Amino acid sequence: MKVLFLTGPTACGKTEYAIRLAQDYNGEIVSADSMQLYKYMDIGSAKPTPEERAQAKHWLVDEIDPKTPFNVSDYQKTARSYIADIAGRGKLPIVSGGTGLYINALLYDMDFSAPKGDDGFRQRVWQECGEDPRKVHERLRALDPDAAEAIHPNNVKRMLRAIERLEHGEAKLAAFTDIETPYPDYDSLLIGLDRDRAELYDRINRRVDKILEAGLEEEVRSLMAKGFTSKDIAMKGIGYKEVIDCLSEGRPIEEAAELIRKNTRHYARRQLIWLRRYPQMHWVPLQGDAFDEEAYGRMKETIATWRKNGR
RNA sequence: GGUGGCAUAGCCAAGUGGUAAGGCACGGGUCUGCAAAACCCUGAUCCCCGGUUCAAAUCCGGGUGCUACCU
Repeated sequence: MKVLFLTGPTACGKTEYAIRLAQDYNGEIVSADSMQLYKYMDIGSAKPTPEERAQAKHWLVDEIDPKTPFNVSDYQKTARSYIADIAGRGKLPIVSGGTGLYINALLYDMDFSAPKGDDGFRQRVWQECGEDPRKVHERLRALDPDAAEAIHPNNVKRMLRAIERLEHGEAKLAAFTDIETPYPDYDSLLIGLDRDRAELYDRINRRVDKILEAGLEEEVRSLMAKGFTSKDIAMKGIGYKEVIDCLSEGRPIEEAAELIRKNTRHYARRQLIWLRRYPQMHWVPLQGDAFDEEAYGRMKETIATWRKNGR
């Protein structure tokens, strides 16, 4: 089945173009955004508005309760079933979002059958190692020297996950060549929206202002009232973590604003770096705040060529 | 006009004679179960000129700029 992927860094305009594509190609949108899929996080995650969602059917937006965290594996399973369903109804599935790992999970035949994360287990290992990254690394090396070689000794999170898998039965961590194997059911087209870096950063700044004006602080307070703390996923997104810190430390919200801008810029840069590695990416540079009809026209040409060919 | 202080990377900043810490930003990168996460990599010869010395960002003299206080 044909699956269209639309991606790009945060604040580049994905929502707008995805909706237009859905309208023009009789499509439905499956989000690939690790924050927008949660409920209650509307303003800070820049979810498509109700009006926007009325213009095109969106899946995996506002669906999951932040109390029951969702991971790549869950995402892969859920998104694949939506995609199959959409295609089964004769419509075009349009995956739109900027969470690179989630896109990988759909694009490639990635295997998430390994035992899932067990926080307690990792905590225990971390303590057994005296919370010393070097000891964790040694323990990993004893189990699988190649894995120890591949993971940086400071990256505690990754080392613990590797140890977890190895101590739960895997003799050796796979070399993960599956990201070279496209998921066989899909004939996918990857389109990446891009903008001049300065323009992107300017859009980010403006978006942060807009989000704050729209009531991010209120949203965070209401999440707090629902019992969410900084340990919950709902408070770990950019925008949420900065505001909750300011609130709990009694610092002015302007300080949070500056941090949100910075963290969003960093995020956008990392997204761009991630996306660069797709050799099959069709980059479409966008310009200006208005809908870029010219760029959209080029996008349509790319899609037309893709639709003509097979499957 | 006088007196004192300061002048080190885009920003903050350590270093008081032995050949430039650190932080932030910017840029680059890794990526298989919280990914809006976690982690990694990258930059200067120290305002200018002259002097002392084997050796100066560090001492001396002169300039320039900023700053504080005074008149």
